This record gives sequence, C-alpha cells and structure tokens, in this order.
Amino acid sequence: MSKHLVRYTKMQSFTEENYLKIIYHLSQNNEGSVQTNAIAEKMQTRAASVTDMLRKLSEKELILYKKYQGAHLTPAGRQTAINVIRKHRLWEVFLVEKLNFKWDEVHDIAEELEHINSQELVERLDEFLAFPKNDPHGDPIPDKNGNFDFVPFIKLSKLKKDDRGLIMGVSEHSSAFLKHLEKLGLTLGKSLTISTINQFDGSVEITVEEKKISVTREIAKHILIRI
Amino acid sequence: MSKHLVRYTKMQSFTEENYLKIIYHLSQNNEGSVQTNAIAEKMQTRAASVTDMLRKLSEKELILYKKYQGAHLTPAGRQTAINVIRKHRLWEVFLVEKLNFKWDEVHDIAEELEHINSQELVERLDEFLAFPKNDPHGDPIPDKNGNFDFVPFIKLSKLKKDDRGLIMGVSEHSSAFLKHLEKLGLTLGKSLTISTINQFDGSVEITVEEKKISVTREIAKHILIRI
DNA sequence: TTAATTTTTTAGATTTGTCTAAACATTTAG
DNA sequence: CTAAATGTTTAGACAAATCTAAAAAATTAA
Repeated sequence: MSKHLVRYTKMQSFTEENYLKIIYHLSQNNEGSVQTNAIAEKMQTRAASVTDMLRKLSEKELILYKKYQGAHLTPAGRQTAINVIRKHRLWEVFLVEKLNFKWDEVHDIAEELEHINSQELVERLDEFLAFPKNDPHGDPIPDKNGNFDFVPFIKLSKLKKDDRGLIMGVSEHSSAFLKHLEKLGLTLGKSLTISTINQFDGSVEITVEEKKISVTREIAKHILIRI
Repeated sequence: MSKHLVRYTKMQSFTEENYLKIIYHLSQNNEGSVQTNAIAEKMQTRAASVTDMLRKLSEKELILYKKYQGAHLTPAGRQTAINVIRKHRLWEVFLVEKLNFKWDEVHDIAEELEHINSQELVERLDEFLAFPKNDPHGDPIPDKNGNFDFVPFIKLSKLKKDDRGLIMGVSEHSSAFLKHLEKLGLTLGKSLTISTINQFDGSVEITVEEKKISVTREIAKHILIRI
C-alpha cells in the first residue's frame, strides 16, 4: 500500500549542514578562509575528521577548499548555511514566544529542529510567528531569500565612559551566560549608561534602570549594544 | 562512599526509533510476534537488514527476539515506541491547528519531528495544543505516561446494510488516500449510513449528508467508524 | 635561515545501517 | 511425509562519519 517512511533524498545530511553552518559563522568573525582546527574545535571533533569532510563538501561544490589553505563557502554552501540559521532562529522564537521557554533554554532544542526538512514548514512557521526580525538573543533572522536586516552592533566592552545604549543582542548563547545576564537584569531592550571603566581589569560599571551593575570585561564582550 | 546508579536514558537513533515504532504498530494489528519480512516491508529495507537490527535491539533489551521466531517489544521498547507515536501525533495537531496544513500534508513532516529529543518540548507542546486527545486522522494521542484513551472503532468495510455511524479515523495516512476522502467529503466527524453492499467486489454505497457515495472495499477498510 | 612548533593531511580502523548472494529453517502442498 | 515454497539468517561488502597515529606542510622563533 503506502510508503510510511520518508526516503531521505535529502540534499545535505545533518552533519554536512552543521559543518556549513559553522564555516559560515567562522567566516563572519574573521574574514578570510576558515581553518581546519577552528572547525574541529566548534564541531567537537578531530582535525582529521574535518579534513575528510572538507574534501567531501568541496566535491559537492558547497565550499572551496585547497589543501592547507582552509575553506570558503560557495554561493550554494552559503545558501544552505543561511537556511539552517533561518530555521534555527525561527524555532527559537517559537520556543520562547509560544511555548514559554526561557531564552537560555532554547539553543539545544533549536539545534535539532533546524535540520527538519520542509520549505513549506519554515514559511508557515515564519508566518505563524508574524515574520519576526530577530531571535530571542537579538540575532537577525534572514528572510526566505537569505537576506539579513543588518543592524550594526557595538560590543559593550568597546563603549566609552558616559556612552548610552540599548541592549540589542548577545554573542554567546550558553545557558550559564544567559542566566547570569538575566540575574543582573541585563535583558534585550534594556537601556544602559557606562558609569566607570576599570582600567585595571577592563570591567565596566553600568547603570541600568537606576541600578549600578559591575560587569567583567569577558561578559561585556558578549553584550551587543546599539547606541 | 555510596555507589550511585546513574540511570541514563540511552538515546535511541532515528533508525532504532523507527523500528520500534513499526514493531509496535505491527503487533497492534495482529497479536503475537512480529515477523522479519513484515518489518522489512514497512521499513522499506531487506529482511537481512532487519535481522541485524533485531539482534541489536534485542541486545539493548528493547525487544525480545529469538531466531526465526519474530520480535516482541519489552516494556522499555514499548515505552520508547509510544513516546515516538505521542510526539508524531502532537506535531501533526500542531501542523494542522496552528500552521494550517491539511490532514494529508502532515505525515512526512511529523515523521521527522517525532525524533526531536526533549521531554520538556513535548510536554509544553501538549499544553500549547490544549492536551488534544486525537490527531488530525483520529488516532488517539497517548498521555505523558503512555496511556491511550481507547475508543473501539469498526472498519467501514465491516458494517452491515442500514448501519449508521460517525467517521472517527483512518488507518492509512498517505496523501493520495486522504485527498481522495476529502474529495468525497468523507472527513472526520461526518455521519454516514450504509445503503448497499455490493456482493461482487465488496464496495459499499453510503449516504453522507444526503449524498450517495460509492466506496471501494479497499478504501472502506481504512475508514474507521464509531456506531 | 635553519630549527622548533603548529597545523593539516594521510593511512588505516571502527561503528552504524545498509546491501546481495547464498545457506538454512519453517511452513505448506501434493 | 517428503518436496517445494516461503521466510529468515549468515557471510561478506560498502558508504558515511568518525577515530588514532604518524607523516607532511606551513608558520614562527632563534
């Protein structure tokens, strides 16, 4: 009778998608080609495994790869990566807005959901969520054509004394980090002013809703501000 | 120092979950042990592959298996299977109720979503959907303890002339079948009466909302009725 | 500019889930 | 009750993604 099991004639496997996504993120941070070791660290695997996968992705023309020269995404590879990121961020919005998860609880679940394979599903989810522009951590959600609504952020650690700004995002998604911010009252949309910059250790004292809060340099580096 | 038995729920792979789910369904249809060939057909694979997997599932104590004797689920195996089925059916409700998919469009997407791994996600989804009792095809959704709200159905093909009943479900989820039913106006909740049973080919003529419809025996076998 | 260090690649194995071909076991029919 | 048909398992292989160990290339430092 009917075929109940979906035959995975999928373009990319979960693993391939994860490699492309990581190569995309790494090439955002530092322009240029992405190194084998950097990928290995993010993928929690060995450099040898990365080399094998780079060769495979290169054969599929999703990346440009020359031995010892690192990797670059091709347009097709970038397209795939952005689509995975789009799905990840839309699912995060769903989890927070509809299922009442906290912003520090959604990353791992979205890591799984981002690989669900249905263009129709993504577009309907986007519509159901009223076409959100940002995910719960402030990251922009690309539209269905892969275009980002780019807003320039500045790291809190780069601000000067008396600068004012709005918290627009974070560049670190671990539960521990996000819970810490929550405890300090440093959530998206909050307005802050730099009171003091400690020259000794780079920590900053900021004022948020009339309260003074001290933040280490390491944390300040991961808080994104729009002035 | 006390010896702590860490009881970690060993993650099953997608494939293992699909085998368990299929063994569960097959053992519902015909009581007793499930045959290798039957599993092979549903899994769209070869009997040899099934044998390998049965041995593996048996080692993990998810099934009872003796060579040439077929397979039975253990309580642990049944638990896993029912959990996958619960997720599948909840996601189907989500797709139809929230994302406006049609009942014939959701099966394949739910086949992927059912493997997403988060107990918290399932429970919150259940709550978000207001604890539905049945999926869009009428199948009962087990609660979080694995208990079904059992309602006895009769196949339309088993009804006698002049019997009346309500369409409560279908036992075939292919898009082609469901689209066909939709075209005939045979959707969940509709009331029908048997007008004629054709002795030659087993087809039945039924009356639904004052209209006479003829249905082949093959189709009638997959329509579930509550008298 | 050699030498030491770091990074990357190769070679060979392993695991998972699959396959074909052939052997073996069970069931059914004459 | 044997023989044929059906159903199941074994044996051996393969592709994907990973691993370790070791070789090779590139980079950095003395």
